[in-house]
Amino acid sequence: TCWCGFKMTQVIAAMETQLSNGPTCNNTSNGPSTISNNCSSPVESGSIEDSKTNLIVNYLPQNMTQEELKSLFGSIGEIESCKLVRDKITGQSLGYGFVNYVDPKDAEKAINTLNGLRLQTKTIKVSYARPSSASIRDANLYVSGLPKTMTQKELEQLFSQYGRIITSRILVDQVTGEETILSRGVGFIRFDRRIEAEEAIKGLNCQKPPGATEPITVKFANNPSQKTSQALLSQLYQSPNRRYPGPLAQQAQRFRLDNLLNMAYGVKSRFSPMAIDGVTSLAGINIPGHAGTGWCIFVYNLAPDADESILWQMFGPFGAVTNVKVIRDFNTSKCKGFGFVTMTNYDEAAVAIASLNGYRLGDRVLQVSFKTNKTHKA
DNA sequence: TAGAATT
Repeated sequence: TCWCGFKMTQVIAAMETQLSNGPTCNNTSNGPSTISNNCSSPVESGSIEDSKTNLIVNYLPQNMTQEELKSLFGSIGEIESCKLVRDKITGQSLGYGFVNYVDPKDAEKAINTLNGLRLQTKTIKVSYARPSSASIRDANLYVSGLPKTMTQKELEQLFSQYGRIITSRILVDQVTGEETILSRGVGFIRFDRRIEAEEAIKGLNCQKPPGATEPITVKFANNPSQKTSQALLSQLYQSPNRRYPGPLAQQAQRFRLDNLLNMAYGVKSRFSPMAIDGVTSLAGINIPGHAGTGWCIFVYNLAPDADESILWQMFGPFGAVTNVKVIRDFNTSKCKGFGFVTMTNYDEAAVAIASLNGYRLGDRVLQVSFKTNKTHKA
């Protein structure tokens, strides 16, 4: 199994960064080998009414559904519409979507609170959507032959003379620890408009950047390769220690999923013949927290001002979260001290519980467990 | 020498 050597303190350290600093613009965890920027996309002047309410959400986890997207962003305010963009043929998520709020204030709040949120292996980006038009399509360039010493900033400086850069990225070899990032000498530049990209090709393809010994190649990028369901599965379930980048722990607690599954239900793993879809096929066994649509987790000792966003921030990094709910007093709207989180996969829920139970949030120590029948219904 | 940024 690949579920060995899981470093618990690493998870907590990474999470604390997120909780204390709030959402950031750091996208380094989107893919094992990339660095990228996170240029916001300011609203274009004189555009349609949606310009202050419509958001584009990038770097979504591959398995996140439109309903989960709506659930996440609906925790901010009323949503007018929500769309996850999918491949027309396979139906696979393309990893981005749109959320249009009723109130521009909620759109702004969503950018402030959800941009930079870590969900599984991704750090989502939330920004205003530009008005859809043909001129902004096919504006992405693939650049190769870059000097290995060239930084992302230098790359942007080189290309910015041709137009407004929406995103830039230099691919890097896998990061070991927090240092030593080695450029692969290739990257991407997305311009605001296709004509800008065309001009950049004319001006920079086969040219040597300042100080470089070799010319670079600049061309339109191909579409991202489709992944097979097999590859998606392995991305989801392999190498868990890659999923929580952060400082290496000196005294790492070790967590073994198989042990926990064995202790709990006597099953070897989610792929055991006994467990077609996790452990739900274990007929006749009363399984705590299992609500049919996922695993309901009880979170106790939340502060009165706790909101849904804190639950997304805490549980999102551990796997697929489909819903969060803070239980509030009807009159005061203050949190009554507890809430619920629904996670799709048992193993991810188990890791989240093992990691977050006893976690100190502010001056409170959380109690986190599978929801039992005697507690409040979600 | 390959990322899921325009519904």
